[in-house]
Amino acid sequence: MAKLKAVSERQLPRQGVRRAAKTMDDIARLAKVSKPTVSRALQDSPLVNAATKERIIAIAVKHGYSVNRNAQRLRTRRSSIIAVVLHLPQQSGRAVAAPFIFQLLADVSRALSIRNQDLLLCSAESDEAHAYERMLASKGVDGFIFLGQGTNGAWLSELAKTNAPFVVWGAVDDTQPYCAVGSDNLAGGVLAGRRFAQLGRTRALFIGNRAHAEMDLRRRGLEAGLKEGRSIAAVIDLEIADFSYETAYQAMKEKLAGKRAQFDAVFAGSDIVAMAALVALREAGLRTPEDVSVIGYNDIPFAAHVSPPLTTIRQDTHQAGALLVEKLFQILDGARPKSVTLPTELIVRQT
Amino acid sequence: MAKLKAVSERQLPRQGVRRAAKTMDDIARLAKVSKPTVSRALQDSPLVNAATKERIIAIAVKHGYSVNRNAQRLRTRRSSIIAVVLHLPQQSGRAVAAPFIFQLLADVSRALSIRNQDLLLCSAESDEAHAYERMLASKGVDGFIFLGQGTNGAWLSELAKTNAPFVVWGAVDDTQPYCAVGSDNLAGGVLAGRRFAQLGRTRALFIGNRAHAEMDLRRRGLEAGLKEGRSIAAVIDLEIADFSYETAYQAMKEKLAGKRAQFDAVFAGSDIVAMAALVALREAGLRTPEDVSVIGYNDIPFAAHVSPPLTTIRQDTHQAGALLVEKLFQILDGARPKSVTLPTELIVRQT
DNA sequence: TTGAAAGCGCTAACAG
DNA sequence: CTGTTAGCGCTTTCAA
Repeated sequence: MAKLKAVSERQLPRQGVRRAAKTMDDIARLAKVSKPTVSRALQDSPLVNAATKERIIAIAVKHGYSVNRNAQRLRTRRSSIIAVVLHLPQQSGRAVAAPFIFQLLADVSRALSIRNQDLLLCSAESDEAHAYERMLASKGVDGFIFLGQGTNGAWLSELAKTNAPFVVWGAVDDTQPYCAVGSDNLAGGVLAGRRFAQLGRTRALFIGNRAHAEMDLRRRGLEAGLKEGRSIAAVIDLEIADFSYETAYQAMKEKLAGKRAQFDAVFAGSDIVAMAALVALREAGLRTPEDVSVIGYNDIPFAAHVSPPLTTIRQDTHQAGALLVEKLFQILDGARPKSVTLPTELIVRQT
Repeated sequence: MAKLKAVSERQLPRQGVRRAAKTMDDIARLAKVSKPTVSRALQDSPLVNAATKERIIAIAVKHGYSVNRNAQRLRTRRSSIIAVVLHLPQQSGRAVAAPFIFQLLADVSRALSIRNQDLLLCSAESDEAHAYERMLASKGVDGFIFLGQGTNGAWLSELAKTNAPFVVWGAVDDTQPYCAVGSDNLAGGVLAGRRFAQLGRTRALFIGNRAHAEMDLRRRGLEAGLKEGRSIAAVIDLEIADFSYETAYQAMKEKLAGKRAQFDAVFAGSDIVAMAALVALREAGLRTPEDVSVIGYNDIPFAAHVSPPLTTIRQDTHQAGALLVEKLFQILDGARPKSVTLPTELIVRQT
């Protein structure tokens, strides 16, 4: 093979021909040092003489060399790749109705790149711990960031037992055997409830899906906030199977069909759902906010631009991304960081 | 080291202890075959006796073994990782106003996972070919999919010279030295122009940024379509620096300030921009579609739900994702596939 | 159909 | 500060 190569390659004049150096050995030869010295120099190790280091780096750059990441990964047993797992829509038809999660993804991506980590994007196909346990090895990633817990966090507890390094964006609960980062969903709900109470509302409709832990917290917060004012206040539920506009719109339509509204406020599990509710309310002849006050969740960019502009609860995705990454690296360093909740903020607009 | 390990590890009773087998050697020993045979079996090679293969696989599964991807990658010189490069917003404030690109990302992700390829998500930080050339080696990816060309395709032509395997979502041009996949932007523009002509419109405002090749094509299509009907028709331009709602809204506000509208139709470079235009028009006292007809681009999920529902041009992201991946693999197999344009469709709603 | 040997390109350990 | 030696875990010759 080596011989074959030598034969098949045209012998170009040496000088001026600056073919990309293939391996570290090439650089070592060019710099007249040993391979490990090159390795050290490129890692900016203090063990290497400054002048030598500079010379080696110059040669590497000049020859367009960069270390073979796969060899490096094999040797160091570190891939510097983090898998980010989220629920990408399975079919193209089922449109991506989740601007929030992509914003979070962008922020996680930024936080990872600051640490020189690569981001492997995975779709959450499975709710089984073993699938991810296997992925850890088979994908060659160092750890996981799960963006969302799904409807049932049990598999995450299962995964925690395997010592797989991971963190989760979602509901935070002290009994969880893993590290989670999430907005303070309960507090977010309270914010909404209080606001309704201030506005004199007593019957709030919660649109969500309580199988999601985060949603359940938001709903409980709503109830607590609402009752701070008047204990007679009540929360009614509208359960939806998914958080697409269509599903929410349809559910709201049905809720409003025929009978007069049994509520004077709506707290939606997401802004998209709130927007759907807004339209359904209008079509039912109800005015917002005069007849029904509406609050969403997430403060997606578009929330400010619908008409009327949506009052909503904001979560700080930038901080969230940074924290998720930071916690994961603490885990990779052998620590057992605690879960954290991030503050939420009520953004009052016109609904 | 080996000795150290033997000492520090507790000698657990052999039986019943099913610790995850670490290497292929372990499996080989357990199956009483050689390492290469295990390798072949796990690759479902026809060279291995069916019964042996089955036995080996059973053992591997039982012990929770999976091949070390980094070793495999080093040996085969294939990482099975594709870098997908898109322009993620740099700051958190600058919100992700690009639902379309995320839909495309989701579709690319699906197409890759069908081929058992992993997706490395990268932010387009650089417009320099060398940065990506280096990434090819340093990230250890097999190829690139660029989602968007940026304002200047020159660096892509530069990159093409390096023989880096890549494909691009964006404007398609026969003179490009690389493979691109894109919607037929020109045809999309024509669709909009024709529609306006049918509605009797003669002066169309194009909101976009002609530095983007795709935008320029859309604008040219618009002009062509519009003039098919009456040659007196004209296109006016409103250039915007970015495609955020805020920028578009502001630009439109200024355009409409004071003087009466010099146009009776608006073709926006994206749905988000169209939505901003819709609001600005309404605030200027102009009715849609009576006074000004509006057409967007992309048919993002929310386009159907704004009021009035937005007429727009749809691009098939599902097919796009599949094609991008297919073309890239043709390139990786040594072929030189041609660029393709995907059909566009006018979705008539109420604007 | 299987096994023995070699080596992908790198970095860690140790010696100097 | 630098070099020598070894080997990460796998797949690919090649030989049997």
